[in-house]
Amino acid sequence: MPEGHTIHRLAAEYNARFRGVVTRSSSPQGRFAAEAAQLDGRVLAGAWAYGKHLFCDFGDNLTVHIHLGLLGKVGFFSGPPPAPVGALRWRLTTADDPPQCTADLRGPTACELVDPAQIDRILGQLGPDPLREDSDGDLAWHRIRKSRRPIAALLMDQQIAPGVGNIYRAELLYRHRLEPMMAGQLLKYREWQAMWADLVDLMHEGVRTGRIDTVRAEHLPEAMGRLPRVDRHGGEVYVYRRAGMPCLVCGTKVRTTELEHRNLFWCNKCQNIGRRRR
DNA sequence: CCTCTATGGCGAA
DNA sequence: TCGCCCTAGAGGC
Repeated sequence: MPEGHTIHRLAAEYNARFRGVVTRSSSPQGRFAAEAAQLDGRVLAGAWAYGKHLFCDFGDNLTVHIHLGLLGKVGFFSGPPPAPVGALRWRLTTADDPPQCTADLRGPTACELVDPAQIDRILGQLGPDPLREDSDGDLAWHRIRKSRRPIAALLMDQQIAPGVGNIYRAELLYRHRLEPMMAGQLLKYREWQAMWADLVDLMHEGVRTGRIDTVRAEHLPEAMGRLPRVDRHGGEVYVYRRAGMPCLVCGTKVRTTELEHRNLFWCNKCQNIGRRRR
């Protein structure tokens, strides 16, 4: 369940449960065993997120870098944790016995110990994170404005707007009535300013609620207001994973195609305002 | 039971 | 552009 808002929530959760506390680390699955042994008994100095990357800092230049990828998950427990089941990469617990708090990491694309130089390298590949206070949307704009790639592809590019994933991508394009295949270089600066501000708002709301809700009832026609639109991820969306269903605003069937290995969803009527495609 | 899917990203060709 | 890596839950038979 990993778009940027999820990762920022995870960082907050790790901090709430483990910051400043002596911890135990293990890797029941074995693939993080040597590293877990090194971390065992250490105090978590702090967890933080940038885009979809999560960092757990244990001091002494020992930081766990986690990227959940498509399949990764973190589950938290209060009180005695369940016996490890399945492929449990990293279990972090408080050092009391039985542990008061547990965080179980499964299925990540990346779970590795990194030093400051490696952290710099990772951050160096990322654009401005809409969820970070100091982020400047104009940095993303400079890449978008000169690119011939489709805006739908650019939004998924972590060098442009890290933390944005397939849901925010589809919903942002819908909310701004943009044809997904339109080349980035055709986007207007004013349009991007509005998109960036919207993204910052939407993602902060995502951090607060743990969901991606993009539908605003006041934008819906009366008749469409009560159609079911809650996706499995728990949020209310206009087009994401709604292929073949009627657009909430105009009733046209939502379309889907594959773009760079990912499913893209859009309403060809609402998002085709006669702009040149490429 | 089996098959499909998923909010991601890498590296080879 | 392709294949591949990571895992669990949903749905079909």
